[in-house]
Formats: sequence, C-alpha cells, structure tokens
Amino acid sequence: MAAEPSDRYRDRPVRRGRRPATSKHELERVAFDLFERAGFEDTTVDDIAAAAGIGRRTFFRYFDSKNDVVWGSFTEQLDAMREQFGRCSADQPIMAALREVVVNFNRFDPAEVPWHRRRMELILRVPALQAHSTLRYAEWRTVVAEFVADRLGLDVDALIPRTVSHATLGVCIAAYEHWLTQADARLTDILDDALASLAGGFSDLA
Amino acid sequence: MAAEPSDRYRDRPVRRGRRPATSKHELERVAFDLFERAGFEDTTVDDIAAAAGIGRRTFFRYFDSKNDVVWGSFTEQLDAMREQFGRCSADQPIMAALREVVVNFNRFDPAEVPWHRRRMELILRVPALQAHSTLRYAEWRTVVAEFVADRLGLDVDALIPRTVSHATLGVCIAAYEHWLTQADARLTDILDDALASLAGGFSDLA
DNA sequence: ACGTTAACGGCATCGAGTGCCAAAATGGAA
DNA sequence: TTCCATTTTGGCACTCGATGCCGTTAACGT
Repeated sequence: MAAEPSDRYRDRPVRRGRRPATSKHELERVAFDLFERAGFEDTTVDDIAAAAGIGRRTFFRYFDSKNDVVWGSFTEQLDAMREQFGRCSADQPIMAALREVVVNFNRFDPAEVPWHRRRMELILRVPALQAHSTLRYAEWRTVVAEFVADRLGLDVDALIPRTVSHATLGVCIAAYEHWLTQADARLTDILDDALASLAGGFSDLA
Repeated sequence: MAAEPSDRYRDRPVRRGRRPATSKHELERVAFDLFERAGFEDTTVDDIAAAAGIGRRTFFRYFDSKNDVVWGSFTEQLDAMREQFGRCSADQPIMAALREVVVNFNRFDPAEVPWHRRRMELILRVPALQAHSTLRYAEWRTVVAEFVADRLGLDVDALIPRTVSHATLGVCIAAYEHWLTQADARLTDILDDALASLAGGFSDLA
C-alpha cells in the first residue's frame, strides 16, 4: 500500500547510494492522517517524523517546511497549467482562455475530490497555512501573468498581466472558499461562474 | 520628539498603575530604523527590544508578532474605510463606489509617502511579511465584502461579495507592486487605472 | 573486500512566541 | 507617610520550527 521509496527515482532504475527511507507521497499521507486527528497546529514535525519512522532532520530533507507538506506536487501541476495555456487558440479572447484553462485545471477525478477537499480546508482555514500559501500563489500568478503578457506582447512584470493574474487568483480563492462551505457543489461550476463575473467586470450586480 | 508613553491613554488622563515604558509608535520607529540597516530577517526581536530599551518579553505585549510591527495602525484605518463606504451615495454603482473609496483611502500626505513606501516595500517584498500579510488582507476584504453585501442584500459570506473583495484586493496589490517599481508615480493614479480595468472586466485587452 | 555515492539522523544552535510570576512604578486612600 | 490597588515590566523556562555540521549507514560497482 505504501508508496515505493524508489518513487523518486523512476527514471533511474540503477542507483548508487543508500535508498531513501520513505517518499514525499508517503510522508504526506502520514502527515494528513495526523492533521486529521490532532489538527495542523498541534501536530509537530517530531510527531510526523516519528509516525513515518524517520528522524526529524530527515523530514526537512523531504520538505522545506511543515507548511509545504500540504502542497503536494503543486509545482508539477503548475507546469501542466503552463502547457494548457500554450495549447490555447490565439483567437480566443484572453479572459475566456483564462477561464477555460483555470476551470479545466481544477477538474479532478471524483475519487480524488474528498482528498482535495481536505487539502484545501487546511490551506484555506489554518492561519499558518493561509499565510504560507501566499508564497505558493505567487508561482501560480506568474504562470497566468506569463500567458497574459505573451498574448499582449508585454513584459511579465507589466501592470496589466500582474493585475489580471492577481484578480484571477483572488476570484479563484473566493470560489474555493465558497466551495468548501457547500457540501456537494461542483468546484468547476463555482469557478466558472465566478470567473464569468470577473470577465464581466461584475457589471451584473448593478 | 519621541512619542509620549501616555499616547495610549489619551482618553484617561488619570490612571493608576505603572506607566508604559514606550509606545507602539516609538517601537515602530526604532524597528524600521533597524530594518533599514540590517534588513527585516536579520533583525531579531532582541535587537528591537534592546534598541528600544525594553525587555524582549515586553515587546510582545506591544505587538503580537515581529511581523505585526510593520502594519502600524491598520485596524484603525480599516475603521476609517468602513466609514467612507457608509457615506457612499446609494445610486452610485458598486464598482464605481469601490473604486472611489479605495483610491481615496490610499491618498497620503506627501510627507508621509516615503514612509509609506518603505512600509509597503517590506510588506510586499520580504517573504515572511508577504506571508503574514494574508492575515491582515482578510480584514480588509471583509470591509469590502460588507459593503458589497449590504448593497446587494446578501450575506457577507456569499459568493459575490467575497469574490468582488478578493478580486479588488488582488488588483490593489498588483497596483501597489507596480507603484513600488516606479520611482515617482502617483499611487492613486495607478490604483485608479487598475480598478477601472477591473470594472471593465479587462475587456480592453481583447 | 573496498571504495564511492547518497541518504540518514543525532547534536547543537538560533529565533519566534508563550505562560508564569515576582518586581517595579504609580495614584489614591487611610 | 504609609499602605493598597492597579498596571506594566522583564526575567526565566519552555516549546517548536528550522538549519548547519558531521559521523554513520546502506546501497551499488569493481
């Protein structure tokens, strides 16, 4: 059941030194289990390390911080999103493309949804994680800003791309927060609605 | 020159116990001075306390955290913004009112501008402060969401008010970040432009 | 067997943040 | 003037996240 320690070395079947004692995935599993029981704040890194059977020092070789545990393979997912942007038709309006890609990016296999929900509950409700999330969101925004900048022939750091990416992220977070309060709503629907409002400049609300 | 220790007791000229050894304002001054020299990260709470001539333990009675030092009287300013929203004409469109109030809220006396710039450079560029700012932004968003909810007869936690407040905040942060890169631009102008873009649903960018 | 390589994990250290509590300072009342 | 109530101070001890250092362990190839 547990992930193979060699998960991280799929692309190098033959390797030299000592094998990793665990994997990011497995650590994530163990940690989420503890978070579920005692809460994020009351679970110490020692707890996680002990439960995973590794030393505390080793934990910090798998994750830069306790906060990072909940972010899974976020960086890899960003790469996927960047690719989706690359496949957008050039004659689709920017905000429409943005809406489509972001919504698609948030489609999950039904089996994964409860897991994703727990992850987002942590990120959006635990103060320490809310705070830390800002740093991860910056990466997300950059992907969006790159797309917008590319389309408009502007620099990534120009005002327009940054403004659009910030606004879009804000809308997504609001949608996510709303989704968490709805027991059985579809995330993609809420995101789609919210992003449509944004593209309309919220003019519908008089 | 230093603020009176009794700053915090303006409304109670006669008081009982021991006088405070310093004030939030004075601590802020001392801290900013150190941040300027050594940077935020390399300035410890001990450094600040020592420079202010108080004990480390006492520092934490003035501020909940080292991060909070840079936020000055943010909560008081939010109250002012809430009042400004209250004075808005009911027939002004929501996004227009939002734009006006937020821009006005960011007008500063020219003499304060350099100070405000340094404050925002810290908040927007130091990772630890970027992260912590999220928690303060939440308060800001609530003020905006309250206004929008009130106007639409919705709950503060409804999707629309939250979405609008998140988007508006995002735009403001983008504007602020842009302002920091421009040596002599007017913050209010940038904010006004960016908020106009938002109200237009970024439709101008095709 | 031996050397190389890579991961492990203990130890020491730093810095933020908190609970506890005695000491200091201040005004008012006896 | 002395004593009391009140309020702030600040030292001490402790927890927890995070990091540098370094010897140890486990795998592989020769």
